[in-house]
Amino acid sequence: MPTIKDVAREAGVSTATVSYVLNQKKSYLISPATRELVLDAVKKVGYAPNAAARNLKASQSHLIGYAWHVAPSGGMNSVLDSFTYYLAQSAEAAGYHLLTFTHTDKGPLPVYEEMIQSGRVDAFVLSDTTNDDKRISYLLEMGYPFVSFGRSNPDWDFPWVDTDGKQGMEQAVRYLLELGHRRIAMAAWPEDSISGTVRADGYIDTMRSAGLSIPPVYIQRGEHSEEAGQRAFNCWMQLPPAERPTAVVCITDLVASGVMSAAEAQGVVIGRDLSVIGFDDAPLAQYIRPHLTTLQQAIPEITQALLKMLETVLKKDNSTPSHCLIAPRLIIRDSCGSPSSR
Amino acid sequence: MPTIKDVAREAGVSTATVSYVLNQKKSYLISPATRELVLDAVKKVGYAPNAAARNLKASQSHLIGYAWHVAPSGGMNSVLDSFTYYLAQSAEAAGYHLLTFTHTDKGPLPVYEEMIQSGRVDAFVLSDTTNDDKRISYLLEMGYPFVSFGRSNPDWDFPWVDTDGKQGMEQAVRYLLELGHRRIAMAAWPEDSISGTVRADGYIDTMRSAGLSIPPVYIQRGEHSEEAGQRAFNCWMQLPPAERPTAVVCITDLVASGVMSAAEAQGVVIGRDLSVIGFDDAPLAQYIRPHLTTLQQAIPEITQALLKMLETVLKKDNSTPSHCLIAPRLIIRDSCGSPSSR
DNA sequence: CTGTTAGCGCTTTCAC
DNA sequence: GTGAAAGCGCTAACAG
Repeated sequence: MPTIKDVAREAGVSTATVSYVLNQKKSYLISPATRELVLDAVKKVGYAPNAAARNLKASQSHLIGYAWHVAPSGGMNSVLDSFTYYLAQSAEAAGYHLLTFTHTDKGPLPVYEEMIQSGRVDAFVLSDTTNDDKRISYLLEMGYPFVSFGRSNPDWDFPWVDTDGKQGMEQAVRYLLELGHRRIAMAAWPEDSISGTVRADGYIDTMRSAGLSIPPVYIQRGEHSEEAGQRAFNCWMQLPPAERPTAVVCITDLVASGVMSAAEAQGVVIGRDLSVIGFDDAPLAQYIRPHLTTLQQAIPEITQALLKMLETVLKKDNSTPSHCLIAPRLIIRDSCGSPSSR
Repeated sequence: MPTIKDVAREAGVSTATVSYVLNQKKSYLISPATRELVLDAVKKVGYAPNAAARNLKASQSHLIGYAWHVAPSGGMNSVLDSFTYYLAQSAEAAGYHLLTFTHTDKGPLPVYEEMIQSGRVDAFVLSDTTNDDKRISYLLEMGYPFVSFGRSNPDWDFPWVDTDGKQGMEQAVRYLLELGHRRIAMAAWPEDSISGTVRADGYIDTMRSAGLSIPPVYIQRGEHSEEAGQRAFNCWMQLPPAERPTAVVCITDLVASGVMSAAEAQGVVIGRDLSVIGFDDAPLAQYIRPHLTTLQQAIPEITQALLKMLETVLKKDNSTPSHCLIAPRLIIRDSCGSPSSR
């Protein structure tokens, strides 16, 4: 591989001059003639600056670290998969590359520590954050730059971007209200989930401000699985017909899929007898029948916002707001209709 | 961040000595006492070697480049998503990290070129290879180290690992034969697809060696979509009942899902009237009803094999075989049964 | 306007 | 057994 010396020799100038024209610094000082000369030489020898040397000199790697999160069991993590892709893309647009790594069985921290100590990455992007997230407290303590896709403890001050789950649920419930529904239920997550709580709040608030009361049984909580959806539906089926929900918003497409399959098993027709809305717009949403109306997370916007935020963090610029909510889009497909006029 | 100098000062030795004990080189020359001294100092100051400096010195980055492939439309690339994760894991086990990047709109080559010229990565891993793959010819021409998940032109000599699609289809067809099926069809890919052809060969050969002839209409070709599966099924439905397939092997879970939904639309019960087998074990396979019997690609084994291969490539060790087929596993679920004794 | 040069943090040859 | 020092390729302060 050619080095800056080769270029300098070829162009008949010093390496400093080559560096100047290449880095656009002081370039107003460089005569156009020399400039040309250097650029030609660069092209001729096929030169590109060596990343390791630059990194050493500048003590930064132009690399952003991001840890993979595997789906608990058997796939279905479409949001994070596409997040990773768009994150790589946004990072590149900002002049960085993505270093993806995995957690060891000793938990996440050792890898972060190693990455920091060896200076492998300039910053981290986190996702799948929880309450009391160890990674966040660790990075905060180390003072190492990072941004997060997702929130954590409200009293921790760190930069994050998140899907506006509350606003999303508001969109969903409003849409159902417009279709004429009044008895709207929710298949939710356990109360300790941050985004679960936010989304549930959106549902609750929108119902309230529409003057609708929510019977406690209308909020069913469970994990991220089809079974959770099935259980929720079966629970509602125990109610007298006149009290059963005519529509349900779900914390996740997978849960929605569970609601739908349990409903169909009982002869309830989705879109006619029961309207269902999911969350995430997983591939699944397009493949189940009827196609699922859902809230699509705006991943490309999210990764862009994360990178913009990261750039200000790396500039130690504390003037800009350090969080940002991005509204999901309601994708209307075939799983909703007006309540059957029974 | 502490440097090797800090450690040296703390331990009261020279930086060379520190380097020796840390790199286990010449360590038989280092007295145990000094060794201890250094190790303690390392721990005390919290030292880890700086990656950029090491990279510069050794002119290698310990980074492996891998380009993301986005699914043509709306997700469903589960195999590659999980491939990327396991690749990162296998790379780490071998002392590397994964640098994931994306293609620009100018095609893949510019990024590869830039990565090579700047010495950002030591090698590449390719996936989703095609015939006359430009990336392969480029890397071959540049003499840059790479390994590939998937084959390409038979006359190109390069290291690859691939799922044994032929053997997989053989497993699938054999299984159907054992269940008593004789009229087995295939929803295949167009003839220009490499893995499509390999899998189709497995189907054809196994049928032949069972003494079964394949009516041309039994092989339906289409792209990677549900519609392709639906079209295939509808085509078979045009046949007189006694000539219709009682089982079908599909090139992909998604295509299988299309076959299943078209079948159900016509009142054909999957598992009873028609047996279906997919390929890939996408998340989808577990969520459609009935759960899809399918061939699961052995991704962790594949990424491990790729890395083992890459290590020998990087050692310029030409003695080891440069390709490797890994058998998929037949995951038996609920989409197959014995042919209905009509 | 351009060149000389020190030095980023590490490894390794060579000398003691 | 251990240390001094060169040098990987680049950038930027300083000199001219």
